[in-house]
Amino acid sequence: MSSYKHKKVISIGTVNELTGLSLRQIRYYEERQLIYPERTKRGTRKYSFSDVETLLQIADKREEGVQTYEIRKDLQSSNKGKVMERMLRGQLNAHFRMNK
Amino acid sequence: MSSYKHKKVISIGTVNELTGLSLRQIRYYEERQLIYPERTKRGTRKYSFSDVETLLQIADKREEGVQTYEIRKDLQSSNKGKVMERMLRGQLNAHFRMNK
DNA sequence: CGTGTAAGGAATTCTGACACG
DNA sequence: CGTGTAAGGAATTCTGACACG
Repeated sequence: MSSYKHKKVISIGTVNELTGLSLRQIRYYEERQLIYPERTKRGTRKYSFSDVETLLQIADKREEGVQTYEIRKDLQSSNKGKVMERMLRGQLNAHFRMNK
Repeated sequence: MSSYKHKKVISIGTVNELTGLSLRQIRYYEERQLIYPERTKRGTRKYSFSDVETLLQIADKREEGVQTYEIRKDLQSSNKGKVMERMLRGQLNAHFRMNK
């Protein structure tokens, strides 16, 4: 769950190299609530590989002309999908355990 | 293979927080060839999660008083072990595919 | 709305070296 | 051998703002 993929350890300069997005863009997408980096005590942003993937998706959408507001909704619903899936899986597991 | 675990994206300050080792120690273990961070164009070191794990192992060994030279040998042989295992696995797979 | 840029300050990282032991 | 530290420079990151559109 709190695996390498979700650990916030990458600084914004590296995210820039990984995604090709400008620092300005990366910060702006945070302002628009598309991503949620963590902050070190001193205030520098730290991103996860998961954030990098999301940014790559955002870049694609933006190229298609989709606005950040729409992209946010998409990201949220796809996340909701994952949560639902996880919950269902949990239910199924419980079910089959009972019938064993 | 070139997964999140091995991607070199973590700066030394973050490695310090993750491992508790001082910057001096982290750099020194590189000098002694226990770890191999990459360098950005400008020269700052970048580490992978794998490097962080190795550093944690190094810290344990050092507490036991093991010298860096010994630790390096241990790390190399454990790596050799992994490579051998992988090669064997490949051979086994090939074997069973043939008998199918 | 989304992104570029110049501005000034604060923290980061780098290297080579001296120190202790 | 392994690690601390002070030293000076170079690059990073941050925020708030003006600009364009």
